[in-house]
Amino acid sequence: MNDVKIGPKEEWVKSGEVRISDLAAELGLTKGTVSRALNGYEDISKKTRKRVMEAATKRGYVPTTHARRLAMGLTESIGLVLPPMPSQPVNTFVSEFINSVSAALHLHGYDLLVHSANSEESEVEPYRRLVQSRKVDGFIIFRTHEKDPRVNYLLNEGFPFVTHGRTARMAEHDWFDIDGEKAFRDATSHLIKLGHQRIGFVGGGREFFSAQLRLKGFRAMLEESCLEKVPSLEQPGDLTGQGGEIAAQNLLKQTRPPTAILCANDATALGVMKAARELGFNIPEELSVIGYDGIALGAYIDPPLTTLTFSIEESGKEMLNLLMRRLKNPDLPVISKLASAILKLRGSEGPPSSIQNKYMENCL
Amino acid sequence: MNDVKIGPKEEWVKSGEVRISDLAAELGLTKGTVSRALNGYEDISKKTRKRVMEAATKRGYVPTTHARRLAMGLTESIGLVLPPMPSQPVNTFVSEFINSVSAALHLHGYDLLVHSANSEESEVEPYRRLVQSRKVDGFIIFRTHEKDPRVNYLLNEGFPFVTHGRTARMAEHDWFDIDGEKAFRDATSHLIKLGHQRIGFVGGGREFFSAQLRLKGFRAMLEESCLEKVPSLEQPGDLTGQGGEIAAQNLLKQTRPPTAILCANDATALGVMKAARELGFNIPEELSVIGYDGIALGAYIDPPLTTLTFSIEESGKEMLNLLMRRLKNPDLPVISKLASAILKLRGSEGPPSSIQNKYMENCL
DNA sequence: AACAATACCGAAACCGGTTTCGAAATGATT
DNA sequence: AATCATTTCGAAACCGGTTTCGGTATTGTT
Repeated sequence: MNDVKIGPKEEWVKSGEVRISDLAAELGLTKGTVSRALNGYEDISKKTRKRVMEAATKRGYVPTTHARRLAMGLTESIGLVLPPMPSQPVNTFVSEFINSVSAALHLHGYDLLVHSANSEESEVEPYRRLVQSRKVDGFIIFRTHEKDPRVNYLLNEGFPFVTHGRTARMAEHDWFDIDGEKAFRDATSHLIKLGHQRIGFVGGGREFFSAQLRLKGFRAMLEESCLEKVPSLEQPGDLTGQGGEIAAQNLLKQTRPPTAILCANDATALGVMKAARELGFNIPEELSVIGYDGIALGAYIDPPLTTLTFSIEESGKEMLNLLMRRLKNPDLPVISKLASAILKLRGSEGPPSSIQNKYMENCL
Repeated sequence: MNDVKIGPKEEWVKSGEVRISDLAAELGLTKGTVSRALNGYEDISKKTRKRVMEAATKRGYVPTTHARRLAMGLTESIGLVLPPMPSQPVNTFVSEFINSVSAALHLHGYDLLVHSANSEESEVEPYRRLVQSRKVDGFIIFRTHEKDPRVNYLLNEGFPFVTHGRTARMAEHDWFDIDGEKAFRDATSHLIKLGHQRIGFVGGGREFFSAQLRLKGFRAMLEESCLEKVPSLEQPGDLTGQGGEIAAQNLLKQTRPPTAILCANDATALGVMKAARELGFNIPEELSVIGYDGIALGAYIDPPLTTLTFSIEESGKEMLNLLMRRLKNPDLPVISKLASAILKLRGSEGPPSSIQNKYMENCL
């Protein structure tokens, strides 16, 4: 069934061999006419249009992409530059994201060009190359920084793009983001309601804006709940498992360790759980852990990782809508979309063992 | 530092605005001459070549990709079609692979076009589209089936490609693969030496050739060690965590459950471990588990997952070498490369609790 | 039946490069 | 100085489409 059917070889069995001029000659028309017939121009009679289209499908004519693009002055493709991979690629975000974006792009007749950033050169270099060689019409950018050189470059060039994540200049470009601040307010609130009073936080590097916003949400909920902010309970991380391990050690070796730890992403959370195990902390009895990203694997570990999750597929689709809109009309006002993450309880959190329940319903 | 430097605007500050004809006019040459000067033709005097190149860099001239490709009749890009994502995209393989491939492609001046397969249409459809519209010069195919329609189609078209994984027609196309058979012989041997006599196996679907080869290696080593082949200990799977759970239940609820389980990949192994926990089996004391893939996450769970691992980056590079060779000369004989996985001991395996050591050094 | 309006298609320019071919300029040879 | 070989560049075709413009052929109007 999987075999290509073997039949009498037709002369045009090999695809991509017939040009528009061949079709034209065969039909006794000029290529201009054929082109217009195929592209739905009004000045072609129904009869010849039908004749042309039938011949086209019969001969398997498909216009050569580059010729079309050259003539029309567009590329019909958008670029996505992979950031240099961290040493620990625990995250399936990238592949899921690419999948969703490329699927959505297809519906618009666009291609996805994936480039990878060489870690030795500047972060904007790949973008510059793609812009200058006119390989793409626009960009999808993710993992934004607060001050993002890629954003600066593209804004300066007036080149269309959408970001996944906000930036300092978010008022000047379209963006899509998950409301990490709200997500971490929710998660923090959940822990507080369980009775936790000393809650640790393991963040991402300062270069990741989204991680900063998550920290902000954490702090805001602490303050709202009249819990004091303890600087030693806020540990920096790097969004990797290893970073999580180190941060967890710093937290759990303190004289008064936290009873719960919020992590800027799931990879970090996994590192935290590993370090906690090694230091003899039972999860969730002695330590609650909550992550962010909703990676599928989190459901298979012991205990299953409670996490903040969102639809990557939806993210991709939404971003594409924004980008397509911009490509159609570059002068439209900037718009943005903020989606929310939901807290997926799976078992790595619970009430603290020693319920010194000084939890106060209302602060003042 | 991240800010784009603001200076007196030069007239060519916007990239991509200067064409070859502009350069030619400015230099008092024809565009043909400029083109030849830039492309290192021998019939250009050193003096004018220098003049041209300086003007080009000064004005930031970069040839328009599509025009070049049209004129030269090549696309300088290769295609990679993402298979429809299983419901559980536990694998970071894809993103790592894409990263490695696209990095390697860059060195050759090629672009990577990523398409996604629509699950409703035939598997070959995306390939057909890319071939017919002449968007790519070749393909990278992964997750091959024994009878692979994509391979059949491309062979029939005479279109260049390399597969990651073997197929029934592997003698007719270039391929790269990990020696999964040997890998599973090694893993099985390791378990036998530890004293295991009842070893379970959770495979992938019949559609994945590589999973079949892993099963083959498992069986071969059993036979070599004079252990009887117990059909009920070989469970089918689907390379997902969920599949692993179900298979593990089938294995562990038997009257004489296995003391070790080999899994066709890590996602399956995670599912197996989850089911084992829920059925009260301690790992590794009462049940050894070994996976395949070497996903980074495996190091963070408890116990850390012993697995068969290989370098995805190397895989990508090797495949590209094969593909580039083929593109340069389509008539070269088919070649292939078989790399080996190594057994990474991390802790999810050990000697069986009841060492009924009937292990025999030599069979006969 | 004469004329205007419309439908339909051919011709040609164009997109931005590459490459072949031939001619002019230069240098070498005798 | 005349001839020949080389160097160096211009002219033009070409890649495979799209789009504008203008000219017939057809239809409609009176």
